[in-house]
Amino acid sequence: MATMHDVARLARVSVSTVSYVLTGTRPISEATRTKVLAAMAELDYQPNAMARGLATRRSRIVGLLMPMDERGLGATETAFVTGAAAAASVAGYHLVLSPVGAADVDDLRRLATQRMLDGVVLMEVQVEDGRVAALQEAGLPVVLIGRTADTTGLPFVDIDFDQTVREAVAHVVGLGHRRIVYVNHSAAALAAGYGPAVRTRDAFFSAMTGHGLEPVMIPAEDSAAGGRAALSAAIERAPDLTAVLAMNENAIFGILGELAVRRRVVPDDVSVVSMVTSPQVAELAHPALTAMTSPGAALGRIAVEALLRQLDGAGGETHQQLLPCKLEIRGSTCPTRKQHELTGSGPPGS
Amino acid sequence: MATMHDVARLARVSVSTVSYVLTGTRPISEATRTKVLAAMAELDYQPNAMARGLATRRSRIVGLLMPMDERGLGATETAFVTGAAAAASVAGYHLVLSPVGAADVDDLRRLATQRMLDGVVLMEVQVEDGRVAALQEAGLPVVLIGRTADTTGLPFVDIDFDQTVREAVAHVVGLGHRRIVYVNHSAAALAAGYGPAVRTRDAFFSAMTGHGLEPVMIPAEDSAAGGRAALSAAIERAPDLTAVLAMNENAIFGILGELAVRRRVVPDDVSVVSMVTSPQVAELAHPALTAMTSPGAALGRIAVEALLRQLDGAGGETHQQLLPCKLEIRGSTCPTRKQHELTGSGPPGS
DNA sequence: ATGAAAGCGCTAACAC
DNA sequence: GTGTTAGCGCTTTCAT
Repeated sequence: MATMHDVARLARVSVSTVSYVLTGTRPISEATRTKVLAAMAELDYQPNAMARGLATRRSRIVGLLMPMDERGLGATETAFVTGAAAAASVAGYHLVLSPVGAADVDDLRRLATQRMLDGVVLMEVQVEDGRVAALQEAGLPVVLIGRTADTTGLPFVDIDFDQTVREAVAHVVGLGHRRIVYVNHSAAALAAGYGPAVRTRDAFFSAMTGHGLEPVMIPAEDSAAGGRAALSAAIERAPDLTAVLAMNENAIFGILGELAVRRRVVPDDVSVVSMVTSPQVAELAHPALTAMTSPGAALGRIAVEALLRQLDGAGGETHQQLLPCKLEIRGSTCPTRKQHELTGSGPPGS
Repeated sequence: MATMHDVARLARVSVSTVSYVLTGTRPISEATRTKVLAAMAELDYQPNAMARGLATRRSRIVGLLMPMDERGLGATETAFVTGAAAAASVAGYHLVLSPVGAADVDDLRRLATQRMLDGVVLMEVQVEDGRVAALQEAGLPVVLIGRTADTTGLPFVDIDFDQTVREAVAHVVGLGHRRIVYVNHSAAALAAGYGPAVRTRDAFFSAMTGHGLEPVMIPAEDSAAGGRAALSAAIERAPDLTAVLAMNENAIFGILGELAVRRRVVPDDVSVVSMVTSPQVAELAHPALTAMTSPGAALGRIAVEALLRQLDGAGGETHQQLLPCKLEIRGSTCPTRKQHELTGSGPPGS
């Protein structure tokens, strides 16, 4: 492995000259620059990342911190990861994946003080999240995917859950539905203050109330079985329901299965909207799901870009951004029967 | 940020002594050890990872290299990633995620010579994969998830596709099925020499031939639409098919949808087996899918562990391991009608 | 059992 | 425009 000394010797210049053509932090004559470049090519030289990191106190590594307790990531979280990795790679940064749950604050503190990471993106943020304080104490720049209750001075990117829920509710209300149930994440997630769960809950209550309707929310475990149970509970609480909104990526398939078992046809008997979903997942169901499509990889990308901007000194304002989900109407929603009669349009799917 | 010097001064010992209590590479008297430990605690000392990396020429970072071209990762690949991240974390290593496709050999070469990575795990390996040679030239230890055509001296962990296909075929043949179609990955994946695609193809041909049956394979794009198209093609080639095996995680939902449209009931009319699938995904379908359950996170974990063992000198034999998928019978397969008559058991689902 | 000091490969003053 | 050199914070000989 060639070092900078080797390059300098071969090009008959000093090491600092080599360093400067590399970093471009001071003018170099065209003649020597080419000499040096030639020597580098000749020796297949690549600067040693550790040495550079030690000297500059910048590793060019950023962390992506997320809990990996449960049964792996959903499609949405996976998209965050791939988006973040791609963005880091494009900028010449490395992205390390660190499983750091909200409980492992000590691990995090250790990680932060190792000075291996220039900054971190924190995923699966909870409304009260000790990790944020730990990172700030360590002086490690951070951008959140999600957000805490108090976001003053904290850069974050998040899904606009308020808009998402509002549009989803407006969509089904516009189709004539009145009896609408929202299947949220689990009670445990709600209790832990998991952002998407609590924010959609609040947004659902306010949206429904705004339409003069009664909000009915059912929490569900994140699995097909959880969805089944939730639908049963939903029908118990609102036997006349005609629309279900579901946040829970896996649960929604359980909901569909249970509806089938109960001989309720989607969308004729019950309309279903999947919230914060990737198009691919929406297409897996039959009929394909009307869904609020999540910004997916964009969220991860934007978070990393904001972090890198912060690292590169800019010192501009703290990046705070809410990304909307986009309503994509597919086959799982349709007007209520009553609505049909009013508008005179024929019943769907027949 | 406290350095080793600070600790040494506070403990009234030399820096080397501090270093030795840290690394344990030479005996230290109990008295000084406690003094040093106390000083470390007092100062909240954490060794600087870059400095240590430069001095030892070991970064304690391993890379997870995977292409991220297409529309993100499937559930199976995601499990590899989380398994790898967890294993690395447990061993005190960091895991960097690098999007390096089979095409980006130059990027890879650059990455490898930066000396930032102690070793790498290579995912989505193709039968002929230039990345392997590039890594070996760079002298970077590597473990494959998947394998190339020639694996001599190459450590790898892979799914035992032969066993997987054989068991799946045996399962449906045992249920009386004779007309069996295999829906593989896309024609492009096959042409590119994507391991899972070519190996299952070969295994399917040999398994079917072994049973005296005609192998019918249909490639499919990795999407619900791809699955629909594949099933249509399948029915055209084998109108009398009674069983479908599908490799393609997303396509399988398209297959189910198309079967529903054609009024072919699963499993009564057509049995369906999902190959190399996670239990969660299998549970999403209705009825839940009989599946060959993939080793998932275990694969990622084992790959990282093998890599770390290789780094820690051991110099033992090269780790080569094939992990089986496990047949989990759910609701999407059942005996053929003819088989029913023979065994006298009642028709299912009625 | 402990200390002193020479690197590890690079960057960035500080000279000229 | 270029060279010299002192670190960056650690590990690891070589002494004692």
